[in-house]
Amino acid sequence: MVSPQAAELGGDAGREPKEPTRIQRARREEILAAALEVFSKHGFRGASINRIAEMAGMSTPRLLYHFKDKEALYRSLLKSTLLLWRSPLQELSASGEPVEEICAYVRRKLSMSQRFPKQSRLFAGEILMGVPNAREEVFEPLRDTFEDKIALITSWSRKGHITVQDPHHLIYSIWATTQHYADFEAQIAELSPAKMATLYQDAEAFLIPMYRRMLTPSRT
Amino acid sequence: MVSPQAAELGGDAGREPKEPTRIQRARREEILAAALEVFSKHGFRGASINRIAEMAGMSTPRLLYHFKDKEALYRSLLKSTLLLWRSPLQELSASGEPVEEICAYVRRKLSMSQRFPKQSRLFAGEILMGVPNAREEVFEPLRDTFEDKIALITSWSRKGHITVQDPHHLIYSIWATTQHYADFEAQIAELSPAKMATLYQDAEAFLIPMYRRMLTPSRT
DNA sequence: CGAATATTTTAGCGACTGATAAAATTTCTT
DNA sequence: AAGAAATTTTATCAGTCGCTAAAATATTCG
Repeated sequence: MVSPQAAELGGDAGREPKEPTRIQRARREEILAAALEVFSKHGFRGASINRIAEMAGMSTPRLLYHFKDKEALYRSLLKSTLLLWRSPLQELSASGEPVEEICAYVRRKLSMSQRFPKQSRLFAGEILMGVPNAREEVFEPLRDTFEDKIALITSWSRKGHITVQDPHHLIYSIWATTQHYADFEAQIAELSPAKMATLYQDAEAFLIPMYRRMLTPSRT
Repeated sequence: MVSPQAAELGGDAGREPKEPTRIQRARREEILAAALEVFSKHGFRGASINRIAEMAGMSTPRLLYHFKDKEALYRSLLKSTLLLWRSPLQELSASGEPVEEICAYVRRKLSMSQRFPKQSRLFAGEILMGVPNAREEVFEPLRDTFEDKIALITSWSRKGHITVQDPHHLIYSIWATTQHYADFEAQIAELSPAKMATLYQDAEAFLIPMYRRMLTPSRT
């Protein structure tokens, strides 16, 4: 038999998930790498599993043996990307100095855009299209962390350690300004090609003082 | 004959463009409205002209009579969207008070996200995918305005009217923070649904003081 | 009106899409 | 080595894709 096993591999609703074989792990990694390439460039609907399979150096049925269908592959990729994407926020700690903690978070987030631009675009594309795939599954892991850190920033604000108009919009602005460099890279390259060499360096030199000045309570 | 005329309609490289008929104007508007809907939701590759035709209430060949092919339709939509998108920046005037001029620009840009979220997403999607369609055609109208305003901000900075680390990154940060509310609306709705009612109001209350504080020269 | 032109409908094309069945092969286990 | 299980290949499917030719209809204009 072939179909039942394939079903086990792709989905996660299977009765007995069965630990993956050495070959399965290797093939799935190859496929996911190719899938990141293609999905991040064309979006879910614009990408084809044929192309992904070709990029991974295998036939389409072979790909579909390891992932039950296109959506399962996409979801798997999206899920792991979200965990990567969440990690810088998770490190935001209550123990440090508030202004510097947030500045350090901005640096980590900016570094993620620089190191993982494709993952940034994959995620941005999914949100841009209105999250048609696995709405809950995608945001459920992020929601708790998000609310947790909102509460942390609120408590800092209440104690007067930082000046913040609205923690939600603070985080959104950090996401926006940092991810912009990965998501809109094509535009930046088109409008200011000369600045590409030191882009992330300059971005940090711009953003950190901006947030430091904004967050530091004025000593009156 | 049908094909030659159709070719004239869709493209703009035709020898004699011929002014559009009353019917042509009406149909093209209907088609463009439907195209905005579908392209902004699925991107160029993910959208199908069949769906656009269906949404516009017409058959696919009828649509293709008014636009020579899928790409011509997309380009036409993208082109008009860019003009709309450029307008708030064009209004940035050398005659006003620098800090307030930039704050007014932020308000205009934010208002664009609120009033034209689909156009924002259409444009964001194109850039996200690396601008595979009509790279020059899309950015050519924007480049001049962009460089013009960069020069204006630089001159303000030189005169000491505003504090700005880097005009390029200032504009990018404005684009990022304002467009974020349209482009990532699905994420915001998922993470802080309670804040949706007053989203753009709160965004303005957050962003304007942020840029005002950042740009206002410290009086030492 | 009637001729010329513009528009729409009908029918259908080859290419590609995601996916499956089943045979052939490789790998693992004993 | 032999049998069982996992993996891969081959062949193929129905559905949708963008697009076109040509006939039929509607509109414009002398």
